[in-house]
Amino acid sequence: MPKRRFREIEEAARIARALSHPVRLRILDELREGGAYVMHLTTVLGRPQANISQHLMVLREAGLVTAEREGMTVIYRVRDPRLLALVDQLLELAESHVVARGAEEPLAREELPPRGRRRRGACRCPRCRGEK
Amino acid sequence: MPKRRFREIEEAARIARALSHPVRLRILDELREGGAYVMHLTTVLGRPQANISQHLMVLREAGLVTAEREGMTVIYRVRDPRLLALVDQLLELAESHVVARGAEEPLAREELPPRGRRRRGACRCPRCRGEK
DNA sequence: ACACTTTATTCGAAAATCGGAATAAAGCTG
DNA sequence: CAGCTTTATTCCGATTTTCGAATAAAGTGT
Repeated sequence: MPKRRFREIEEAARIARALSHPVRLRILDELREGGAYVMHLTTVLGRPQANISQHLMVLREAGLVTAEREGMTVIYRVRDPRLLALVDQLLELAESHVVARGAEEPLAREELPPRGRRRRGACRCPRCRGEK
Repeated sequence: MPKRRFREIEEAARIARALSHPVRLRILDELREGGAYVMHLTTVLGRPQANISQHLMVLREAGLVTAEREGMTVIYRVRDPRLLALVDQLLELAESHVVARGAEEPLAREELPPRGRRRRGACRCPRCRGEK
């Protein structure tokens, strides 16, 4: 191991911290192709807008995403595609952890997929209206 | 995007949280080849033993490392080699972040490499004495 | 200007994390 | 057994995270 420099390690820890919340991972997952509007994220993830904005701030401050104003709306994008590869590896590792210990506890209520037939993507952001 | 399952995402977040501290990343880095004894970690990382043990507990509870008793000593190993690949990607991403914004603040005192000529690995763990 | 939409920020409380200090626990040696 | 070495755990205070609620800010349309 080539003796990593300290600053890199601290930065790596900051990145990992930004990734250490389920909502933020889901946000990054939604940003995969072409980014997403804030409104879209609140709809798809089913969480209050303020909360989504807070999590987006964390991702922004970690330098992982960019925010671009488009009139009234704001579109967020992943800054470096390598981040998505990283998230993929993280999810793969997580998958083997999960299957390794089988289906144990019954999944927190809060994180269950939203009820009802609210189709994924049924929000009013420009993307979902087919405007862009 | 193949609609990740929630449990995986929560597990991924837990893993990321375990990775979100510089000392823990350095520990994993030290475990790369053949694992390491706790004593070795405290020597190389220059931190109090209790603190190292606490961080090791976090890594254990996240399922990232194993602890194996060998008489008086305990050797820690990375459970899944894919974790090291993940850490590598994390460090690479961190490196571009660091070089991107140049050398700014002068690196916290606490994280500076240890003073003096205490050679890396000059501890009394079985490995460093050439016993194993 | 006013109303409306979309997003960001601030505030406060509950919870989690972190680290030092002290202590416990487990194994070895004599 | 007493003493030593190595590692784990507990306690506690300080800091940080997280989230809801409320509010601010920025842009659009009338």
